[in-house]
This record gives sequence, C-alpha cells and structure tokens, in this order.
Amino acid sequence: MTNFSEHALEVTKRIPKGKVATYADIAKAAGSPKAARAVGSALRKNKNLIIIPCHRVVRSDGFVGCYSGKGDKTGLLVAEGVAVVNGRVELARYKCRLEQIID
DNA sequence: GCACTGACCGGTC
DNA sequence: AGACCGGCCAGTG
Repeated sequence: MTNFSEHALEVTKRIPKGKVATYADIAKAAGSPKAARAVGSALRKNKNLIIIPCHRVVRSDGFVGCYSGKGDKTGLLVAEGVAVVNGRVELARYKCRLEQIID
C-alpha cells in the first residue's frame, strides 16, 4: 500500500454516516487535487473494503458512479438515509467537509 | 522504465 | 441541458 492510497482510504474511512464525499475532495485531502481517478483506483484495489465505506464516495456531479463490490452503492446510501435520485445524490445536502473530519 | 488501464473532472460542442 | 473529448494522477503488467 502506497502513501497516497493510505491517505485516500484513511480519509474515506472518516466520512460520517449519512454523508458523502466526492472523489475530487478526497484526492485534494490526499494531497493531489487532480488525482480523482487515482482515488478510484485505490478504492477499487484496496483490501480494506470492509472497514472502508467506499459507498459514501461519489463523483463531483453527485453521480454515484461505479462500484466493484457486490451490493450497489446506491442501495447502501439509501439505507443510510442518503436520498439517491436517478443514480445521483444531492451534494448540497449530503456532501461533508473533509477538512473538518481530518484531525 | 514504458505503456495501458481505471470506482474521474472540466471544459466544449 | 446532454453528449463528447482530452487530460489529469496513481497503480499494475
């Protein structure tokens, strides 16, 4: 596991229940604002899937995006109280500030 | 070390 | 508003 992955996963872990964060924001928090893709790669390859709420990570537009796991992110989000409409969430409502959850 | 891939983003058409 | 295109970055063969 590289430093970037660790950081990205660590941040993802801290996303509060019922909230979501964008890949771009996580990338920013990880140290590379443009590395949104890399964040996705890290989450896809990571083995800590069980301890990481990767389903709380959505795209900048609010679209849920893809998911390597079995269940679907959309369903999990709805189960946590995050309204998902047409495969997307209301960022204005559920997006959380990573700056505040990072120490 | 090069080249391809991918859970992406932003700007244009 | 919706679709398209190129460019990001890190990981893997």
